[in-house]
Amino acid sequence: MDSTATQGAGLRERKKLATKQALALAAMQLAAQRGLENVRVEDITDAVNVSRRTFTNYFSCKEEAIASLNTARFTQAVEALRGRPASEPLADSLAEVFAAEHEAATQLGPERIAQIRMMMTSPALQGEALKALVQTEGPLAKAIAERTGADPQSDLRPHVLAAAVMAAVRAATEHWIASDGATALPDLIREAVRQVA
Amino acid sequence: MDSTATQGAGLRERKKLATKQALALAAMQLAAQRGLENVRVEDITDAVNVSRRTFTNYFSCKEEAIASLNTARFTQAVEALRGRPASEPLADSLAEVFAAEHEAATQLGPERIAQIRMMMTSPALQGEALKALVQTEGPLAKAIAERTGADPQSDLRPHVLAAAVMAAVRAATEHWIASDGATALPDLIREAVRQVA
DNA sequence: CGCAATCTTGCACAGTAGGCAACAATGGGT
DNA sequence: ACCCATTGTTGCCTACTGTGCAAGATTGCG
Repeated sequence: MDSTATQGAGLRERKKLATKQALALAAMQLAAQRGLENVRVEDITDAVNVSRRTFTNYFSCKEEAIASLNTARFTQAVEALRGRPASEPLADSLAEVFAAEHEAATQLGPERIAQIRMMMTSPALQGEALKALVQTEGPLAKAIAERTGADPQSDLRPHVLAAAVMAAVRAATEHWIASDGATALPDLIREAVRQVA
Repeated sequence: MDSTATQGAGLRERKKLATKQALALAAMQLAAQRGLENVRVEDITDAVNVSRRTFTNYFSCKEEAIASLNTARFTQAVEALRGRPASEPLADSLAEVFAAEHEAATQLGPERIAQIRMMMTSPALQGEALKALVQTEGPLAKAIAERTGADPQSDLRPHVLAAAVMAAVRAATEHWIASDGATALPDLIREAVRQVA
């Protein structure tokens, strides 16, 4: 399909990733334009030209497919944290990393905003979105522990901080949605993260 | 049925509450003993002697029914916060209220612990449990704002603090489950909440 | 007592989750 | 270059779920 594609592992792995991502993306787009309840998984699989059964091999429901996009984005943010200079205060690193992460997201136009709003509003999606958020707490805690030199096994402080940071990001996003963009989202996130870090 | 029952509003309201609670309780018990996936909603309604259709009038799925028990408990904790002396530092109030809340829970024996473990472990329940947690952030933020004298509309600090506290409680509980009860849960919660408050 | 409001129930039906087995694609060893 | 073990994909089938709708039962109030 694309000879210059992501040179991951074997062709097998790349193909899997590709269809998985395609499914997630199609799910999001369809849900954003016609509303989540008007999208059957068959609609999603039709858009990607795979069988309905294949969808269930990757995701247990449409909500999970959509939320998986968030997982990916947050994982990326955690990796960015590792790239930060160790000399920088931890609170600043965290604030900047997550602010930057959402900066890119909101600049991509109003359709992206509609997607975020849908994620926070639709009850069915909310649960899955939260699960996605919580999943990234583990890696984030690990990254934090590496910087502070704590033992992630016995010390619960990295975990608490990680959970609090993710919660702060979510609270800021909710406030931003509720206030309809009165303040820029990255600024809100910086402020919220600094409050807990 | 019970003339000395909870003197809420009318009989109508009390009956509704009763069946709703009975359904939630039955769902939890059945799930705890045979595993969530081996419980059909019909099993739950059979245990309470109502129709399957009535169940869906109250909950959209079994997971939500089970998680509703948490909602109730957390709401109670928030109310307890209002009963705390205003002179006490906010961090202490929060730590004590949530520690006390879980103290009662764990002293009720190992079956209760199994239930908590199930809540955190089962992916299907996790999402609903998180939604329940997030739902109580609103009231908690309001209660916090009343004590600090902030405006919950414009100021996002109460919301961030509320979200962080709930996240801390969850992180502490997860740590407690993972470490298999090495430290007492209330102590862990106090420590975690103090860290963010 | 009787009427209005509302809760419960049964029915119908589209949609979903997941086990199973056949089929196809991949990749490593020779 | 070929073959085989591994692993992804598909179709089929079935139990279960979520929800609209309308009839029946219960409650509350005048």
